[in-house]
Amino acid sequence: MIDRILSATAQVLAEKGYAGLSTNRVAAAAGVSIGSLYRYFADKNELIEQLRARSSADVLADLTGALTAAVTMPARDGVHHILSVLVHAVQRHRAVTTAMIAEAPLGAHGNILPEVERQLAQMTRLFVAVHAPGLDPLEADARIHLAMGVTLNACLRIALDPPPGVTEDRLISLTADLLVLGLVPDL
Amino acid sequence: MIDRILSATAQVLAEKGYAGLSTNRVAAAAGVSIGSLYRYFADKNELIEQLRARSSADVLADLTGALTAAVTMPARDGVHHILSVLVHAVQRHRAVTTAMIAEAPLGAHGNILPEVERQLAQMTRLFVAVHAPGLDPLEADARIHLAMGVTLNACLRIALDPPPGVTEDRLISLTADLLVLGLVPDL
Amino acid sequence: MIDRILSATAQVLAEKGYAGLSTNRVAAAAGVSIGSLYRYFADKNELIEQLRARSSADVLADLTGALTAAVTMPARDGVHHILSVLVHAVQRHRAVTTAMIAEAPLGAHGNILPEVERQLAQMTRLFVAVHAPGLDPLEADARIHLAMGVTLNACLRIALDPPPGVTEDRLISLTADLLVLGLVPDL
Amino acid sequence: MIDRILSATAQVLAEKGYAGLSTNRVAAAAGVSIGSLYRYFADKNELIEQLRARSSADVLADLTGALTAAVTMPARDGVHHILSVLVHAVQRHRAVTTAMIAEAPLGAHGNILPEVERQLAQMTRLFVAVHAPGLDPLEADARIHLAMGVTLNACLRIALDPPPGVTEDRLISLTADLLVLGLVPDL
DNA sequence: GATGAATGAGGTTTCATTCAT
DNA sequence: AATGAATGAAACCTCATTCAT
Repeated sequence: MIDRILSATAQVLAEKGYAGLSTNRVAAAAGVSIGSLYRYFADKNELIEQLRARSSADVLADLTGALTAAVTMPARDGVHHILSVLVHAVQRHRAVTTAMIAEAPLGAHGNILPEVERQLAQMTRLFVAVHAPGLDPLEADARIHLAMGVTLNACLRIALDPPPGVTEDRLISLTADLLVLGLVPDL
Repeated sequence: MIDRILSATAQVLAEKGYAGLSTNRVAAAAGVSIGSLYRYFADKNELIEQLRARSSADVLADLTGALTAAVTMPARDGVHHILSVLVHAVQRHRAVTTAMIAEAPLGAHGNILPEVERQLAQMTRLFVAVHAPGLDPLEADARIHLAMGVTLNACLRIALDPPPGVTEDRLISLTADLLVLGLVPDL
Repeated sequence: MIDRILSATAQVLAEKGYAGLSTNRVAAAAGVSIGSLYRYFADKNELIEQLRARSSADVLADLTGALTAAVTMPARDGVHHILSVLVHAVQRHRAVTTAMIAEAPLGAHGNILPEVERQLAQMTRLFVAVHAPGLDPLEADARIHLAMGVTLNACLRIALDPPPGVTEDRLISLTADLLVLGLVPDL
Repeated sequence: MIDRILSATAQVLAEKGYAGLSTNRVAAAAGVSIGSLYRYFADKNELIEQLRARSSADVLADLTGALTAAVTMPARDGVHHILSVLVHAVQRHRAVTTAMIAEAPLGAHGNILPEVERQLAQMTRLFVAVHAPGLDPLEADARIHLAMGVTLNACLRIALDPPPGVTEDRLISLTADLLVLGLVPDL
């Protein structure tokens, strides 16, 4: 039932946008009474939050796999792989991601994929520690913060609003180059 | 009158957030009747859209100045200058920008600063043409699209959600390095 | 408009009881849109509170007159007069009083007629000071507190739930006797 | 089971107040399914009514004892004893009584303690017949009706909302004096 | 008997928008 | 042009009650 309602939420989000997302509409779309919806979700916020969490968890699962695989690759290839996986994960959740990023009042729900950013940042810190051990920690943090922004933003752009005439892979490659250069300039 | 209403809109946005932005509240804050508000703005959407446009235009004015000045500088310095100006412009409009980015359903109003991105992209195309004349046009467009994402996202992050422990200037420098490297790798 | 809504509230209260008092019902009974109701009353509570206040003020007006008149009468006659006026005032507001006393969650709105009790208590304190100057103040307060209960309770019983076979006037007389005896035992 | 549910009702009433009293909450507090609650009580009203009846019966038991004891006492002492017992009984049921008097729509459930009033009235009639045999029956009824109001009201006031600075016993004494005077003026 | 998931009418409240003045 | 009282659709949410298991 919870799943049915969450899926209905995603569907309403896709069809009517965030502004058109009402609990009644969701209940109707789920073929469930409004009372039942409130049996499983304390309020509208929790509904949205859980949808976000579900998408986040799903993307996170992919990311974890990609990170594991990336460890054994040359740096640039690893970054490319991770980006590629992220782009596809975002595309798979296009409906939710679009609505949540492009339409939801972000302030209300924090960043869309905070867990993803956190995990990615952690892994990146490790990567930097290994490949550029001499880097000042503060400096490293600054670069990582920057890199996180670049990564997530690029993935979203590539997945949801790609420029015409270029392959997705080329865009990912460019981004990977940029990240490796930016993170470990002396490589 | 239009200006008074738009300023009131910005003020309400700053004080009550996007969720607290109601046409009646705006009219009251502007010292204008709600009827008058609807004489000048077809509906709430238009009100928001025009506020966005006004902020965008304001930032654009700064940007144009920065671009003009940047032309005569060494590439990296020019990029740094532009970023710096953008960061401060965003900070100056913090209230509106925050509310619009962090709270407004962006989908309803397109990107926050589309004119800024367009102008920046145009200028960047010129820059690339000069400094890397051999670059394939499609390839150039891909890089520029990527760079636009990096630039705007970085400026917003630096202006609105900076990481602790690093100076703003260091962040801008890092971003400038990244952009120059990414755009004209052979420099 | 405020008056129309308050009167409609009283009417709904009389017809449907406190439990049946909904803002929508009140608006409909007043021939007013629900939006208008909320223009004049912040919420349901304020609506009820203002109705109570209005009835209270009305009763209070009568009471003030009765107190003034009572001053020049012999004690027992004065008390009788006051009781009589109160009984009739309550009867005049039967609908509201009944609903508010018998049905409203009193806790939500304090005592029904706090202003009436306060004014009556004040006057009584004066009366006691004059007629029984030797009485210990604490003792006097206890008697007054008791007398207030007796007075209001008796008035409500006489007005709203009189026993059969006895005239209202007889009941009032009995109550007056009781009060005088109880308040100033040495008279 | 019935008892468990009624006790849970009292507990919820004490903790959440009348407005917070929902059948689901009661069932949960009783550790019973909502379905079971509805097997034993036709609807919410019956639940409340039976709780009232239970409290009433409990107070009644005390009252009966007090009346028996009072028979052998001098009039004033007997009245004092009865009042004292009532005050303490009300205090013992403070939670329920408060919620029912101060919050419940009384109209929905009649007077809080009708059985108590009835028994007390009966006993009082007897008392009056003995101590003032010459009194006209109608006149007697009027006095008794009045006395019932005074008695119950005073007990509630003393038990639940006593004035500061006076002992409970003093208040009871005053009330007893008043009642004896009022009922049998020629004593 | 017991369960508790499911129902849905109905409650309070907000707010974009209109229109008579 | 300006006003602002009035509107009413629609949002979120509660809770008494039912009924298949």
